[in-house]
Amino acid sequence: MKKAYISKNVIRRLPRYLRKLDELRAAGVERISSGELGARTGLTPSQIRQDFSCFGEFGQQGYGYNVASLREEIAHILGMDLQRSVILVGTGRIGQSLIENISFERLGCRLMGAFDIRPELIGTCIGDIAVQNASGMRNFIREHGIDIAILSTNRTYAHSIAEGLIAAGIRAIWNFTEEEIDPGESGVIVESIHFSDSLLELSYYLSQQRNDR
Amino acid sequence: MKKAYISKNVIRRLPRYLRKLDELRAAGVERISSGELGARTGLTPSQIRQDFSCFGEFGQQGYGYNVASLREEIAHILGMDLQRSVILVGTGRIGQSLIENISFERLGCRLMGAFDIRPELIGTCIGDIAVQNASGMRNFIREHGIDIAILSTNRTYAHSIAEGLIAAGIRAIWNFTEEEIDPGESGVIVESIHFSDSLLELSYYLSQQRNDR
DNA sequence: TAGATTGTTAATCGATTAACAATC
DNA sequence: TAGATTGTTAATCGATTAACAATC
Repeated sequence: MKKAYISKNVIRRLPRYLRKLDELRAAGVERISSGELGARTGLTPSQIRQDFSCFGEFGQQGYGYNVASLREEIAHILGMDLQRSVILVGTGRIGQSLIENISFERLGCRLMGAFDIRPELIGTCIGDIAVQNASGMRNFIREHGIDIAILSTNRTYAHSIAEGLIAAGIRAIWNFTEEEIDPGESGVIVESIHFSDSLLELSYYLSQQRNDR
Repeated sequence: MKKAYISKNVIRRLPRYLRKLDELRAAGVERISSGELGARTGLTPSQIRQDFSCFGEFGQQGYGYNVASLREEIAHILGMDLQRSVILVGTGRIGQSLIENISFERLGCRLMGAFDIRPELIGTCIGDIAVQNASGMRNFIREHGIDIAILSTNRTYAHSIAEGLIAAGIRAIWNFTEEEIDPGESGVIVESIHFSDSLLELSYYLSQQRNDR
């Protein structure tokens, strides 16, 4: 029975299921039970079945789940078949490394443009796209109906540029700056990766380790 | 009253409190109540007081919390005063951008070395440290008592290198590869940043947006 | 002193786990 | 058919919120 609201915890687990299923598929495994998937992910079979049942009935009693079709169901739930258009805003080393390392196509995204304010970077290429002057960003977003902006500028500009993106009608911001981006009433989705938060968490657990000084 | 076990949710909020407190301090604010901090973070005052009370009594009735001293308490809880030693393993663009963008000193870490297997990178400089041949990594970790390895290699090598790090006695791995690193029985702490998981979460919420196709 | 705000206990809410009938 | 495993309901556990006495 499909649910209306799905909790953040469930959504956070979906990409992990997807990765595991990709692995299984690559290894030639055709079917998997919640029990085995649980053993491989460290989750309980109950939780896995609960998670899936939020979205529909993907399994078969006595059999389990078909790896390939479950994989497709999850990919669909995550919107991977919707061909999102993406721009890169801020083409410093973080931005470049993201473009280089993430296979956007595989995730259902297409990189459409890259923007910067530094004259020396404008015109240079990142992957197979040329960096444009940020002054043209607003029009570009409107004309191409850009869905997602990767925000990887210097943190000094983060807020003003985010405002500009929202005003231009962007639908989501993938934020790599240390600043907190507030979408206000716009309904824009903000997903942040705060490197230092992650390192500090690690630091905490390190100080809890038995053999710590 | 201090608690023995602190939940992951609480720990995840601490760096956010820290950032907010740094902002307040920079803005010259001396004291803050849980109510106001709640308004600024989007959390409830209750939750904030509960979180802090896991670690001790940092406030004063009728007054609230002193910004500077609360900031120091949280920094201490997070182990930011312990001067962790860090190495970079894999010096491609991600690795480089991390070194360039994260102020390790401010987070209580010191970058001690960088390693790669690609001959053309060995000897080049990242920030102010020279890239060394990965063959010397094990000894380096032992000699310098390295705490944390930033794993930013090609995903192909992720597992074998992680094994090497663990065998060499590393205490924590900050994982930027798409692979899941399993510490086994070693007690090594693994904190992963999976870029694509984050983008897929964003993609899900995008597909739930009212005005989505 | 009076007002404000904490730390903590109790109540509520939500998420995870267990159990089991349904069924492949 | 018998065994396996689902989807779902109920039970448990944990986290968040509310309430309030203590006290600055």
